[in-house]
Amino acid sequence: MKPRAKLQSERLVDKVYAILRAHILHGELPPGHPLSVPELSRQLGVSRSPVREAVLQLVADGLAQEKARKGAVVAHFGLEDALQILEAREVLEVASVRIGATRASTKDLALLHLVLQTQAQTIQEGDLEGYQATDLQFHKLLGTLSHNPVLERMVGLLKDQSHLALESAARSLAQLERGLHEHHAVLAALEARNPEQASKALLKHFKRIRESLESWLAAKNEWRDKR
Amino acid sequence: MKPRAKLQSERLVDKVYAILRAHILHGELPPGHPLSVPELSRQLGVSRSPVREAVLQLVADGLAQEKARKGAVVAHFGLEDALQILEAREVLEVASVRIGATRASTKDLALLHLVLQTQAQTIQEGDLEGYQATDLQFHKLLGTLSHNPVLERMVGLLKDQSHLALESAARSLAQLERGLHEHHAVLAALEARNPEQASKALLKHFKRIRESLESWLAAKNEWRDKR
DNA sequence: AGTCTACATATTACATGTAACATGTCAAGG
DNA sequence: CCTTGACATGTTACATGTAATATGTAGACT
Repeated sequence: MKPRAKLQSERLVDKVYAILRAHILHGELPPGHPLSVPELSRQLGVSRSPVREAVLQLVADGLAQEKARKGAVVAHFGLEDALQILEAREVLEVASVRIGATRASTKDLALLHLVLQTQAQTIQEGDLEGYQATDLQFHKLLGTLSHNPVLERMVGLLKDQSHLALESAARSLAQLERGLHEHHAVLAALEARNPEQASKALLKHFKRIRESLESWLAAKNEWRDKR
Repeated sequence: MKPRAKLQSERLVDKVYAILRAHILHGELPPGHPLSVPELSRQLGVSRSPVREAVLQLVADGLAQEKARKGAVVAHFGLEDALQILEAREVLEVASVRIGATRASTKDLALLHLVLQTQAQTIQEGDLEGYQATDLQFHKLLGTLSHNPVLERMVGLLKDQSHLALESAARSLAQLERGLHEHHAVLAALEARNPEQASKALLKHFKRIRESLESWLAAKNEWRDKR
């Protein structure tokens, strides 16, 4: 028997990557912010090598962008980009759900239930941070339903990018409830093992997100133009 | 006006990456072959840093796999993996084609035509290498039809992985012709701007690839078991 | 023979060195 | 005032150094 599982990756690169990813997704490192390797290496107290590799990982995963000869910055997406990411997410998640409707285990569905339960709590408590965390979990879980690690990975990466691209588009409480409701609709269809209904439900979810993004952006631009 | 365009990336990392990728896809670096950083740096006459980064890129793009503390090896996929990659490709390419049927420019379609024309030649000349090159081009072009760089990138990466996973599954000349025919069917539907027909045609293509893979694998295993 | 240990070798993972290059500042000159 | 250019600063991209670790092999022991 194995004495103890090695839970941590132990590798500095992975720790640095995890830290940077968390900071980016939580907004402490805002879009466009430069990811200076020497700077970060000083702040984190490690040499430049692992930092360099972690930054490259972020670029490969779409959370940072490289400007030739000027290093990487936290990815900043425009409306165009956001819509493209959403389109890709829609394609992949709908496929995952359609496949998952027949392939998912009851345990998979139980997990989804659990997440939606805690999501309901976050809404009651007005905990936006918490809501977004459960949203992340829910959509990444949709990726696992296909039991296809290739699809799963891409769903996960895109959900992260999406989080950045939407600038955590501050949604009203009403919208959060709407989101939870739509999540439930997807789960219900999955439990009925109905691929068509499930993908329809998820499509509706994405349609609303897209519309909400566009109107939010429109409002923002209008406000900007007024000054 | 700019004096001259900088065609080459100029960066050693990119050159090394391109070389390694080519060697992997052409089979000179077979699946499972170790990608020793010092070794490669000696062979290529560059220091270890750019090699290291290129190898990491390969891992991120799914053409190599990391064994903790033992470095990376050229990715080697089993039947399971191959089917999962094909499933993901099907999802993404069908979506690209469905979207592209209405969004693609006539120039996009002209390019597809051109590729299929040269693909026909390769068959006449019995040029397997050439066929696979045009196959790569055709499927990557399908990714561009959506005019969505996110989808496009994933289609490209998966096609490369697929090439590895199928071990360039040596297809008979008859199968190549079958493939070309199916490609033409997709293109015809695209020119008719018919999303449903186009995705149907592409689905048929994938169905055959999958079946052909499975029967080939079955034959291979049977042969192996006999010894 | 078969197993085990010690040693030699090679590699990873991280650290550090450095030339080329980009950017900002500031003062001289139009 | 605006431009120009030398200088200072900071960064990237590549090169090299090094401790810990994994692997292969030969020889000792059972």
